[in-house]
Amino acid sequence: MSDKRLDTHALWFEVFNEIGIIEQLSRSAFERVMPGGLSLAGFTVLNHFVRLEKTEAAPSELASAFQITKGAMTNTLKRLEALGYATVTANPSDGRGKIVRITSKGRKARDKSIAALAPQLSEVARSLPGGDALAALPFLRQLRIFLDAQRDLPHSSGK
Amino acid sequence: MSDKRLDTHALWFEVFNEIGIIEQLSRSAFERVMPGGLSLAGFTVLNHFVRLEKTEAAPSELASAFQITKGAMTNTLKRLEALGYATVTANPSDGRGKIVRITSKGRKARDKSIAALAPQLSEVARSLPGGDALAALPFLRQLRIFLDAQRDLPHSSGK
DNA sequence: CTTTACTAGTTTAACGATAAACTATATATT
DNA sequence: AATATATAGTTTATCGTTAAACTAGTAAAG
Repeated sequence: MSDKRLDTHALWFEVFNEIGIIEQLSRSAFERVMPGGLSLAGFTVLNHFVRLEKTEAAPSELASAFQITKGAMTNTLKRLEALGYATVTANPSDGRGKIVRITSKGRKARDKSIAALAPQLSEVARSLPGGDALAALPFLRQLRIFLDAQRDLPHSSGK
Repeated sequence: MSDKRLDTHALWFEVFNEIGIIEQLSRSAFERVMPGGLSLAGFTVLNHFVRLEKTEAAPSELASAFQITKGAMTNTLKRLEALGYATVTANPSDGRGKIVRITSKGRKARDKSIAALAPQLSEVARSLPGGDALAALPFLRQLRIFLDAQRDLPHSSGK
């Protein structure tokens, strides 16, 4: 029984370990092909606007959508603004808030990124059984949801 | 058929997305409970020595074991050395190389980390079906191996 | 009103990581 | 032996991230 617990821990440890390595390798692979000085973080924001057909979003809204801190989003938005891919203006109806909008240049950059990513994704899809990915997805979602819930227990973060 | 490709890409995209979020949340959760100024990166090195019952390792060996660059390992080893958890000495039989060794203090810190991590892992194991993790593991391994192989194709990295 | 929370965003310091340039040593080739 | 190539590790610049302290505006309680 003590052995069983150790085995379970070792199993979960390996899961987190593999996930950590995959994250590093995939981000590095993504950013290698991304055009226009776009990082994965920046692309994610642009893609969010297009995918959800949004024209506006608050920085805090974006931060919580991607599970990063407000400070990290401030940084990403500054870069997107400098590249001309997004605008950040004051929110007229709330003196504290700001409004983020994607520009047409940002939209084009996002489309180019998608196009650049496609061969990479095709290569993955060609080499690995998609059924396994489909089967793993619910597990990954569950794990992400669990960790997110755990995080909110100890201290209240910037949600 | 075009739709099928799009769906496959969307599937894989979501897999990478979930993995990215899990990585962030789990590292943050791990480091919150790690004692003695130990980061996940440092712990991983110490744990490597204990798990594999090694007494010595080369920095480059550790870097490739964890799939990080040599520069990143230089940084991690400096911190471990500063904390007294590892020693880094010249390799007498190869003037270029160095030898990393875990100290008894490092071993104790590793054991304390394992103990601190245990409740966290138990909580995960209690809340999520271990069978799903076990089922997902081969997929994660396969994906990691694929990405690692892809990386070595374009330019030769510091392997 | 006024004080007291709360919320939105920014800033700073620290960390882990990459990529690329660099130093120094080892090994192969010729 | 001399030259060329490969390997081990470090350094520098850059990036994304967290945590925590901070500013400023909003909302609630008294």
